[in-house]
Amino acid sequence: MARKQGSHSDITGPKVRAAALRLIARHGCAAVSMRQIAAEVGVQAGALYNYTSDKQTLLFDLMRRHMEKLLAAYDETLITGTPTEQLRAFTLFHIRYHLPRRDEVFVSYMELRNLSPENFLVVEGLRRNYEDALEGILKAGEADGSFTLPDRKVTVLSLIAQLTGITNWYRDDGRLTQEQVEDIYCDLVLRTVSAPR
Amino acid sequence: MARKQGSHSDITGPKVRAAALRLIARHGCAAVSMRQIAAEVGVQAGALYNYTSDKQTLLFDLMRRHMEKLLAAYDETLITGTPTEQLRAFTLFHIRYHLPRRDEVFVSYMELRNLSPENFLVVEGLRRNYEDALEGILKAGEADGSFTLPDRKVTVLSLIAQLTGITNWYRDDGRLTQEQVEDIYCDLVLRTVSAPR
DNA sequence: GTCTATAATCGGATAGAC
DNA sequence: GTCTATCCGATTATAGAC
Repeated sequence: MARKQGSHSDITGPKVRAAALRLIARHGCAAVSMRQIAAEVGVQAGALYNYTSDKQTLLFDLMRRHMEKLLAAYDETLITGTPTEQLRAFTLFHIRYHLPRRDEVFVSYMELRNLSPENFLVVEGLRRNYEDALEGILKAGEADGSFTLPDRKVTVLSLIAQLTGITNWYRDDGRLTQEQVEDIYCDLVLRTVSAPR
Repeated sequence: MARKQGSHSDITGPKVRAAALRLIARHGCAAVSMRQIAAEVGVQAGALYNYTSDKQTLLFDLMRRHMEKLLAAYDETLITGTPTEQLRAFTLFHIRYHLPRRDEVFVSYMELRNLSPENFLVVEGLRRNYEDALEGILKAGEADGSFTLPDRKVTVLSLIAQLTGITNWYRDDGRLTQEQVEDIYCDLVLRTVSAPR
């Protein structure tokens, strides 16, 4: 079990981010020490500085990577058809992407306040891109008469809050399967964009 | 400006909680030191321990008080009429109570993970009481046919996430007044409980 | 009730050996 | 690339004077 010295750049880098993400999601950035992260990875604290210039940058990397991977995954998802079909596809994508990534979701939202102003703007910009994607779908639906909205931008924020909130309570061994939750939210989302009778 | 020694129990206690709330909301519990809180109040760090046995208890007090005051305020609010009228009253109450208390909302949600297991159960129980109030309204609406819901409990969580999310983006000097936001959300909430055409 | 002083520990980050 | 050792400052909480 003795740990050898040597080169493990390719594997240690991801392990550092994984450990940091898990610990920060659990306890908060300020509550987690570099020593704890190092222990989780299986190295000494000093070794972490081969992978990040400091703790702030490590946190920023976690958040920036999460948002960039989210946007990349969204771009690879086919969102086609009528606005109603697109909105349903967006809803399913959002749930399926976020539910297995609760630590990323929690950290990316919760630790925004601990970013430097420049880093905050970067993450904020990426988040805005994602909101714009949903806004585009709503706009198309308003244009062709599929959707009637009280306010498009507020509806975007409301829908995302509603959907992301699932990560706070869903349990694999809970009352509902993920598929059932998806169906319920597709229903709720479509109601939101339909004018009341 | 010299600060005198003396008795200020009645006034210092609330000042400690106010300072702690503001700082913890801004930076997170672990990132805020007792010295910073004391400095904000205008006393030395040691004096804080006349008002709390330790940092954990101070945090817990903030969260418990917030939830208890929320429930007390809700109990004093007249929620009457048809289920639709009750749901509208709940929506307005929720927005109007939470929007001026963003620090409380943020801390009570964000710092749950930093509570001891016993303290967590207390806060969780209070939060549950509030959710039950909304569930009661939805149940009444289902019973008399006003509402049609895919799943009552999921709808409760979805509505609260949707409404509480307002605290993350609303700005007094923004595009919309609070009154306009209230109208928009009353509309969105009522759509959620109405079966699609 | 508040102050000053202090105990005991832990924090981020760096230097140099291997 | 990792380790050990270390600098130096900050942390919570307590003790005793006033």
